[in-house]
Amino acid sequence: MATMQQVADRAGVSIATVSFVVNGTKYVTPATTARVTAAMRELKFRNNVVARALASRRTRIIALLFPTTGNRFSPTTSDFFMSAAERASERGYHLVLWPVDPAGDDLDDLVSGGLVDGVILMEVRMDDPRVAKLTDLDVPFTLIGRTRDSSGLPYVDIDFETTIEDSLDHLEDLGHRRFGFVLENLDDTPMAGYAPHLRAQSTFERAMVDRGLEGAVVYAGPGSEGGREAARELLEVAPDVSAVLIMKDDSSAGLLVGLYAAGRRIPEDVSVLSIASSGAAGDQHYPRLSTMVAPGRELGTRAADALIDQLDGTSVELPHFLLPCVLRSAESTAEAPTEPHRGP
Amino acid sequence: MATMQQVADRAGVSIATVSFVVNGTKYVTPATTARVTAAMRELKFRNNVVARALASRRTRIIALLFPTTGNRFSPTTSDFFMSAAERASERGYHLVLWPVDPAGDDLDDLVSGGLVDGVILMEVRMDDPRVAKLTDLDVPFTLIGRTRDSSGLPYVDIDFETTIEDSLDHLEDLGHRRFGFVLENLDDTPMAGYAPHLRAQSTFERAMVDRGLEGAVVYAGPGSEGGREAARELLEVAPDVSAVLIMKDDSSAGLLVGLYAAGRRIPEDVSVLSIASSGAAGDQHYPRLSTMVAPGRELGTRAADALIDQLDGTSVELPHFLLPCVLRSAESTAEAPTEPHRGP
DNA sequence: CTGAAAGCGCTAACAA
DNA sequence: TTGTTAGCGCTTTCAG
Repeated sequence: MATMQQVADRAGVSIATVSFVVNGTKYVTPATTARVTAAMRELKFRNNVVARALASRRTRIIALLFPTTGNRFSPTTSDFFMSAAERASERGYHLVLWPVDPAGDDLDDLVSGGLVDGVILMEVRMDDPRVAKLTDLDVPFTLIGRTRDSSGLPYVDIDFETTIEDSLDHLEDLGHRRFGFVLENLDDTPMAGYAPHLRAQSTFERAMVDRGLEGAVVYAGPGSEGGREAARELLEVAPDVSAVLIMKDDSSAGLLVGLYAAGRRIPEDVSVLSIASSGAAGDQHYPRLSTMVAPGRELGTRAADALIDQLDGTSVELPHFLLPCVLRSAESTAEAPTEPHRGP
Repeated sequence: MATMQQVADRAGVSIATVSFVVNGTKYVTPATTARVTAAMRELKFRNNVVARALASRRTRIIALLFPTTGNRFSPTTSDFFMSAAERASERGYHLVLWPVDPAGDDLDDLVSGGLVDGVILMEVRMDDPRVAKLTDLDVPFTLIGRTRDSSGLPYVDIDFETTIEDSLDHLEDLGHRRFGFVLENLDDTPMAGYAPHLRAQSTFERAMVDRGLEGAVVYAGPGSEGGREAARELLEVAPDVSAVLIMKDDSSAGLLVGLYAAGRRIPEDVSVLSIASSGAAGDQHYPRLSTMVAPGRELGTRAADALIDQLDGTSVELPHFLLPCVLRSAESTAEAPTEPHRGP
């Protein structure tokens, strides 16, 4: 791997000149530029990222922080990552996904010495210790999500409040009055205080009161089994429930089955709506599960932009961007079967 | 952020001594060690990763390369990532997920200057241009997957050959003789030559001949719709098919529906087995879809170990590790409903 | 056991 | 327009 000095020698110029043409930092005559580029070609020169980082204090690398909680990636998480990476790349940055423990203890290694120019936080909790860390580490960051009070922080997030209200509007229009809400209980886990759940739940509860409706919240355990159990519980506390929101993809299949096992037909007796999920996840059910689809790609792009604006000094205003999920309702298709499929 | 020199001054020692205690590179008197550590504490010293990388040519960072093809993460991919990251962390490394285009053009930036000590490749194609790149970039790497001839390369992979044979054994035991195989056609995409599909398909085809069975292969388009269409096609070319393997998670729901729509009951008339998928994915169907579960976590761990062994010089032998998927068959539960659930 | 000093490869004043 | 040069913060011989 050739060094810049070697290129300089080969081209008969100084190392500074090479640096200028490599980075476009200063004007260089077309003639010398050509000689330099030729030399770079011949020597297969590759700019040493580490050396550059040390000298310039910039790496043009940003990190998307992913909590190492053993959870798999949701489709929405994938969307954040892929779209943010794409946008970063368009703007001349590299985006990497960096696993950090939820407490943010390994944040120091990552950030110290400017290995990355900035970070995007996701899976944000109401009182997220990582934002404090990041703040006193003095590294630029942006949230996908919001802490309890994010007014002073740059963020983009799903508008859970609107999403829930929209969901209820939709279901009320369909004539529903008794609601259930199924989600995960993260207390006693490292992800306790996970903001989306808390916001959605409190919006749901407030809305029930405001609208004079009846609402029951139940927590589901892991997987399909958890969903099934949740159905059982829900029907126990609210036997006449006619619409249920579920914010837990891995349990939605179980929920449907549980409701069905209890004699409820869907959607004739009970409507089910999956919150902040993805179209693909809804498609995994048959008939398709109605879904409030999370705007993952849009948010990922926005987050990358927000961070890079901050890094490049493009924009000074604090980005506060909220986007609700949009309804993708199950359409009843003509060829709908009347019995369930079974595994072999 | 305090520098090493500042710590040295504060502790009344030389910068070299500080370096020695920080890295444990050389023996230092307990007394001075104490003074140095104290100084580090007081000054909140954080070793500058970039500077260290430049001086030592090591970052203790490894990258898992993820192709930027717009695909979402499969559960198996998540498993690779999470388990490899975990293992890396245990061994004192950081593992980051790095998006690179399938051609491997942006590999240079990543690797030049030793930003990462080594890389793990995934989603490997039969003739993967990235391994050539990596080879002449002279960076240590390990594959999760195999190229056409991987005999000289370190790899860990799913044993697709055994997986398919095992699947067929299982289904033959159940009395099946006429098979279908549904997968994706990646020709004309950047992922053309994707090894898992090719290996699975050719094993399937060879096995059909060897075993004197009838087998039909059909390609499915994207999503549920693709699965449904595939069912249609399959029943057209092989109306008497009684067992179908599918290696395409996002279409399995559609496949089931398509079979059902054509009057086939599952599993009474047709058995369906999902290949190299995850238990969680199988659970999304009701009743649960039988699945050959990919050993994602095991492979991720192994891949990290293989690479780090190489980096640390712990082991010299070329790792060639193959693990088949294991059957997780759908169990018929008592409370199985007799009609399908529907979305609202 | 500790210190001095020469880099690692590049950037960015400052000169010329 | 191009060259000189002093760092960036740390590692690592080599002396002592």
